[in-house]
Amino acid sequence: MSGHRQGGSTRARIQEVALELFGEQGYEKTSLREIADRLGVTKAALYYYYKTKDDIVVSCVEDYLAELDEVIEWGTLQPRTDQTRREVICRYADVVLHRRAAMRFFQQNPSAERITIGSEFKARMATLHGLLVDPDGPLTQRVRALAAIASLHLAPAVLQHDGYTPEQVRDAVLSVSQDLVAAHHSAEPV
Amino acid sequence: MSGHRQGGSTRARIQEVALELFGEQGYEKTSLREIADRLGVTKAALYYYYKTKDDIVVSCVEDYLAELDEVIEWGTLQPRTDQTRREVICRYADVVLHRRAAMRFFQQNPSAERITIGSEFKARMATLHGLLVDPDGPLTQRVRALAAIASLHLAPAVLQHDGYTPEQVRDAVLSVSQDLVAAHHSAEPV
DNA sequence: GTCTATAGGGGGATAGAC
DNA sequence: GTCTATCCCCCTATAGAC
Repeated sequence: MSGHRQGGSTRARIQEVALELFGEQGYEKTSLREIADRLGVTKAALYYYYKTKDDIVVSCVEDYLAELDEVIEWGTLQPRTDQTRREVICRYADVVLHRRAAMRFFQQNPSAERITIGSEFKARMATLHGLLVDPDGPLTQRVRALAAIASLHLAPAVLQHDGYTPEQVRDAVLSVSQDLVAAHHSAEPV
Repeated sequence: MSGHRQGGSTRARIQEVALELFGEQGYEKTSLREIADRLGVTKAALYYYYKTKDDIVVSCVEDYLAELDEVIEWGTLQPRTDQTRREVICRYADVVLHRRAAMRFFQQNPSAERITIGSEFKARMATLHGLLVDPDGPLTQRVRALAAIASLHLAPAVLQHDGYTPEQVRDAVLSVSQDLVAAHHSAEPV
């Protein structure tokens, strides 16, 4: 019954719009004025919900990081088998495809390290990568795991607009990524 | 014999420092004052060599784009064989490893699209990707080519600091990338 | 070629009215 | 909760002296 049209909290709408703009234009390039304008409020209103611009971005991605942590925790508790790695890829794919806006933010803002939150993302990626390789495995295995993660990050954004359905893209990138983390190589087959 | 210590043109030194800072902190976050300070000159001096901040970044990456175009042109003139694709990967790897600073810039500034130059990079990547897949090939092939390119971009930055030599990283990423663009799959072997 | 000085604008953030 | 008004800072870019 208050002035605004939406029962949904303003706080959530700020997150939504901010994450979208940060993903489109980059964090530095996006001003609080742009966010406020798109919401139909003033800059000052944002400061009722968040102390700083950084606080906004942190609140936007913390849910995503929590989901990511679940995948990592699960993977850590499993035996280090190929089957586990395939399943880790699958679960991480679900997170990536579910939290598209957050993923886009991290892709568009690699120097988010300076916003504190980026270094957390980087650390998660390192842990995830560690789950997909053997501690004393060859360098090519590390590269393949890197390629698998990168594919999950990039493929949906790059290939979605080529006339494929989200499901087709999902299946293809899953297939390729799982292939990359399985312990086979073209040379010297068992 | 003039005031500064270096015979090398100031113009080149600006490019060097600017590209380094743009790669470390991002384009938006880096001010002309930082660049000038690191060079030991004032902001105004930069404007003697470049009309705008955008001009600086364009001049920084145009050589890289030219090298990239050579690879693409060569690839376009070759028959569409696996051997050609392996060679394209190899040549592109040389460019990427040779122009580390420029690569880092594009990785750190995805929203450089707004600086005009980023969309050129994006277009080159699309063309390069097109050289590595069959026009009517399966989606998995497109994903694999994407993974190959992404590996070349990321692996040197991510794995260099793990105690491997640049040559080891180069060989490993080349091996994996070439594997990804060759027309074999684990399922249904010929 | 490089400087000082400054214009002109936009940014994040705060105070206090309503 | 949201507003108006404002502070202070730093930015890009320019003008003109040296």
